[in-house]
Amino acid sequence: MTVSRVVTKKGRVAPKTVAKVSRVIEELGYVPDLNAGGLSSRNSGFVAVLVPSIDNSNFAQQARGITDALTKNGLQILLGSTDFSIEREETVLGTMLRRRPDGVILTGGNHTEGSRRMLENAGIPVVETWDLPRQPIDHVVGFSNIAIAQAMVDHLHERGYRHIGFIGSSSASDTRGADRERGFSEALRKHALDDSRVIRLGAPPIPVEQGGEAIVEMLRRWPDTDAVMFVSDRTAFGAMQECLRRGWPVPERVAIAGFGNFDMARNCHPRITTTSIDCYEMGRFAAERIISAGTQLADGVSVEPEIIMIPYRILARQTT
Amino acid sequence: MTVSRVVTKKGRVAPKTVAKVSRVIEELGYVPDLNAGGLSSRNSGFVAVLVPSIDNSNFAQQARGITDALTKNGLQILLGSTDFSIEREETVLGTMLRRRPDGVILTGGNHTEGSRRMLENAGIPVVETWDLPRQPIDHVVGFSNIAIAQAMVDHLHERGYRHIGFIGSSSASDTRGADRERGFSEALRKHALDDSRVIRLGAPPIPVEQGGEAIVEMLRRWPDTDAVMFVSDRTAFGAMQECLRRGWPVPERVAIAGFGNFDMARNCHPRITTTSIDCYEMGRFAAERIISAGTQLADGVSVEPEIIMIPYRILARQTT
DNA sequence: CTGTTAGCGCATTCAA
DNA sequence: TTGAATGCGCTAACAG
Repeated sequence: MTVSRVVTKKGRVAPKTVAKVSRVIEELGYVPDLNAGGLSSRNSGFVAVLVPSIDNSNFAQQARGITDALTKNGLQILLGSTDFSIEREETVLGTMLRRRPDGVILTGGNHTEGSRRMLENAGIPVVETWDLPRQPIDHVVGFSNIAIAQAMVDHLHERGYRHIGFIGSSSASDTRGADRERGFSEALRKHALDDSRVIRLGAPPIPVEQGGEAIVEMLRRWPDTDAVMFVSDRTAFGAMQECLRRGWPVPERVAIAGFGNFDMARNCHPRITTTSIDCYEMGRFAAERIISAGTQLADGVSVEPEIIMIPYRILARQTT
Repeated sequence: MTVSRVVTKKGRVAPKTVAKVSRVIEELGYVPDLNAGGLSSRNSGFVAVLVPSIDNSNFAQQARGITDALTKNGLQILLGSTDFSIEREETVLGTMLRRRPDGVILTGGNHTEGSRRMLENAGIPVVETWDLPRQPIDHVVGFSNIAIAQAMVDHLHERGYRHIGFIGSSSASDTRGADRERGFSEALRKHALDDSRVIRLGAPPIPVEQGGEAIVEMLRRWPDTDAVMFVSDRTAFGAMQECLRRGWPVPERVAIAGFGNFDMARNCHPRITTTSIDCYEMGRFAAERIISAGTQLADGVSVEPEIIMIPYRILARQTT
């Protein structure tokens, strides 16, 4: 027990004893076993994090924010990717729950019944991110994909564009993409404009080059299109490069707007107008929600689910 | 014990009993505790993976390859990032070893003494990736950063370029970048060309925009430079976009070559010549090395350290 | 401030 | 094919 106290820095130990124990720990190269510790103390020190894809700067930044906040509190991240599928999410979640995480951070507000049941049974804090679910499981740290898309349409409208198209994903697999499309439509109708120019490219992640093919198709079907919104900067980037290749001036022939403020959109020429949300902060807030809910639970306090809104910005740049 | 046999599918259980146990498991919503299982069986089911940055398509792909291979074998990934620092690597490694991983996958061949000692004491299989260390800790799944840079110089030479510069990172923190610079110099001297045109941009990750600033500086200091090699596609991309912005035709004014075959380099216009190694496969191989070493150890067989070379390719595209 | 007892949830080992 | 005893390494709870 004395060694345990020294290692975990919990409880009082005489400085002399601390020194002695520390010396022996050093001599022996002793490494405490957190799994065993967790078994005993009934908290594993893990937080499970599920993102659609790890190979995506936005989600990677979010994971960084989560990791930084967790590390400060002696917790570790258990990271898994769902490949943008709620069925895979259920599988991965099931695997992770065997690790008895102290909390779970999910992406989006759309989950299988199975996932919801497992989380219910687990009885641990849950945070949904990247969305504002109508029926939150527990806590939410997110934003409205509908509102953000509407804001982008307003920006385009303000810039004088009146024949606006949307290039997105197929909606079944990707509710966040579907919400952005919905925001697009609603905003256009608000402005009494035609909202029928929509091309859906299948399930994410959409390859960059498909953005190029899609804008060609868009301008073929609706030649008077003067602006196109994309579900992601990646597709917007692919589209703009294809325009360059074909000698179509951007934004003169067609304006382009993306989503997510990726490196490629920020640094290419011309720079792509996009939306920005602070993914790192979203991750940090989500992790902090888990941590404070955890300590409240440990103190026997009942925890009120919270909804934290992450602000977004429209970054008006050269392509609009 | 019978339940344990049903859950782990190890050992014989009568079909009737399996059915009965499975039904009760379902009814109860029982979730096995892998941490407790690992404590008992003395293998945690974790493999620790340390990458310089999670927000990097190459490392993310590698992590995907690792995860896929591990999942097939019932193992889980414990992912950590070192921020391109071997001191951070030591810290993160120390934290992860408290989880008693069954193996460790590292990036690069440069590690602190402390890290090497910890791994020694842990007595588990280790794989170093992304490099060919002179003194491997254990197994290696990598490639020569020197050779790959030399191959790129050869390509540029073949294309007729004779005044070639290199824009890289500051060498102390990034031995892989330093190796690429070394390959650059050696190859130039082999061709009896000047190897003094080098700009170093500090520790990775280098912001994309710095590539743009650096190429401007390069052409100011050495105006007759006709080709520039970059330590990464990200900087190469930033440089090319800056050229576009300034109306410098690429490759006519200056040729550009990158490293890593990132999305942005593959899809921009003109497409950037780069090198490609299959990071997903590198990850898969590394994980499989851990797995087979693990089973060999379990069988009491002694494991010979292996060195697996990952092939690389020069992707000659429009910027050279 | 330090130490004892007990048990966390499993799998190994051995017995039936 | 099933089950009983035991212990993995740690910490909660309590005693001294």
